[in-house]
Amino acid sequence: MERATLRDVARLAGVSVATASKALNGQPQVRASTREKVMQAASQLDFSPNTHAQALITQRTGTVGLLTSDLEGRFSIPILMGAEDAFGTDQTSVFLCDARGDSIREKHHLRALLSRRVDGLIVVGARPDSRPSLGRDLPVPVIYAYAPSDDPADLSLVSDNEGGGRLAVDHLIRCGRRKIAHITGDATYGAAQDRARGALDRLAQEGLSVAGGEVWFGMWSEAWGRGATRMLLERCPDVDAIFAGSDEIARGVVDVLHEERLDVPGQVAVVGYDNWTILAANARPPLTTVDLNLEQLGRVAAQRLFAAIGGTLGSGIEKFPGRLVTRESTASLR
Amino acid sequence: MERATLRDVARLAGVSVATASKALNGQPQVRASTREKVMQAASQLDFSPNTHAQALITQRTGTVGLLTSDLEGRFSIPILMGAEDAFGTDQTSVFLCDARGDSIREKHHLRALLSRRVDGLIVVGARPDSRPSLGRDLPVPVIYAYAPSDDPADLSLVSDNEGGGRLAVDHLIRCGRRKIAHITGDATYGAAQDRARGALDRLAQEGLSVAGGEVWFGMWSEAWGRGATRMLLERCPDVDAIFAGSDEIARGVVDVLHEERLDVPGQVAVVGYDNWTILAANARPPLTTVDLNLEQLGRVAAQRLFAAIGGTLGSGIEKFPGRLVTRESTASLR
DNA sequence: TCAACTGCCGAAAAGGTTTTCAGGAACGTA
DNA sequence: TACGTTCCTGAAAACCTTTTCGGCAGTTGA
Repeated sequence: MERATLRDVARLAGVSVATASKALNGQPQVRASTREKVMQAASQLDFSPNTHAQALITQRTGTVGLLTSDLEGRFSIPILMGAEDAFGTDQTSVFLCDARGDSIREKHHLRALLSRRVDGLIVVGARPDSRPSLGRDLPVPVIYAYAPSDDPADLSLVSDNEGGGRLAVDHLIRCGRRKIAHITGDATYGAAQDRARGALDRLAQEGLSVAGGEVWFGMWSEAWGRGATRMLLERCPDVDAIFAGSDEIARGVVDVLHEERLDVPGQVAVVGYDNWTILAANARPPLTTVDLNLEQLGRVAAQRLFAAIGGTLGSGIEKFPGRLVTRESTASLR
Repeated sequence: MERATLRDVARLAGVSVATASKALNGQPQVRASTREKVMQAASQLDFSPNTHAQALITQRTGTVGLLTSDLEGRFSIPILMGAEDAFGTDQTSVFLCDARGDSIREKHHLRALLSRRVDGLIVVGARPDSRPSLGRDLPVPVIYAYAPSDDPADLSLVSDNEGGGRLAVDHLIRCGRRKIAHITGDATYGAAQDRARGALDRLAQEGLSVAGGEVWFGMWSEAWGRGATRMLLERCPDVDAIFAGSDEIARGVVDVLHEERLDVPGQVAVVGYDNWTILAANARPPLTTVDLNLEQLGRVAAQRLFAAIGGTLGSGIEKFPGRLVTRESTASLR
């Protein structure tokens, strides 16, 4: 199937290419009847303009690069979907590049994307902690999502972990819980620290301190959730709520509570984090959890980028609030 | 940062654009010293050729479209990664488009991709069952992955579910199991039927029939895994192995076996399907399961497509074998 | 000495579109 | 009739690169 060019359309419609172009692009200086002829010719030939020729002349490609560090991870995907969604409604297409956590590969992809003259770039990190900036002298705007850039001159969109921690504890307090523990992941993750800070902050506001005497940092795994819960119960058998730093951890927590014949949420309420549906919704009971709203983050990133194309972006780190999803693992006491 | 063009490079090197082009592209008719001058000028200006101008003249864009139906789903991602990986080493970039299961949206994306003159297309389905063909008269080669096209003239790459079912049962037989049941998902899925067929086939080969008298079709959920297992145990309390149609179902199966105080794998061995790591590896005990090798499928799709660009593709449905991943939920009897 | 090569280089065309600008047609006005 | 307007249309330049082909200089062979 050979492709029709604007020349073919013009010929069929009996006009010049210039007129054909203007007719198809809705320029005003063309008679209605002429426009109609051209449109018809175009659809008859199933014409679609060659974007490369357009790009060459307009200096806009209608493409953006999405540079992710780990596709595998479940955090990139929703952001990617949000971005793809927001662009999809415009006439922008997305180049997907996965650097697999390798900075050489990342450079390579970056070069390729610039060579393709993308109009902008979204960089999605693998971990919520900050990552190296791509540099300041890039010819296109760049937005960092999820993982902020380490250069404050860049614009980063991240989720508000401190707020999320506060959200979770606030909910537990409203449920009438007073002895609230916090079991979370790797202490070297800024996200773990931030969530804990938010949690402690909200507790303090209520005049409470964390049950068990400390925040239990460990690993982002089901196994750690189990281990930490056992230790916690030993030290503080009358705990009435556990805020877990991830849904995986929460699954472990619930598991041990069952083993110990403690009713969830009757005796102990549990809140997870991430709203990883397959884990949270299939738990017994289904987990109340904090959703990161990553899709929204991706959508906003796309919008911001789009708005900034041609102009310049802001800078700094912008935080996006999470959202509490209540399921059956929490309920009011009594 | 303004971008350098070939003109700038040529000027700096003191040659014509034609010579500069030939020097950079390794054409033979240019003196070594001249080439050197050009290369140096190019790197000094950080020149990278405008791919749109190249595309215009060479009629090749070095891009492919990846049209997926549901990014959300966990099956698209590994395929996508495999494809991205295989292309990444070449100088091909991938346009990602998610149709969200909407055929209107799919048409829209298809049109956009063709307008961008992609060199080829990979269509990744959401379900393993066949999907509508994009049509025969497309100007670029198309490969269907995971979900085969309903037009036998197209080329489809899918995973071999029948072989996977055989693989699972074969393993259980080698473990000395004789009373093997099969609990699986929605009977309207071809994949469920195929896996069951493979399983029954291997059983028959051994002179066995399926424990419980029938294959338990139901839903792809943990809850169904639990329900079906209860029914199964009632009807056939001495079952010594259960092949589950998915890891989710397997989680439910294991759950009920625990409740009934049946040891896994001591008394009953369990095999899952999909190797969805978060579920399979975190189960207690970790699940032996069939991996679909989707990444490989994606890689091969990319290679095939690359090979076919310019020429033509084969047709028909090509099946890719799965791979048994053994963990602790299966072991030899005694 | 002249003809035929060989090795390098550059002018120019091509690819498909957008945009500017000049000019033709039709019309009204003096 | 001459002229100024208003509408439309089309020729041509521009975007950046690749590729063809002609030509120049120097070399070889007779």
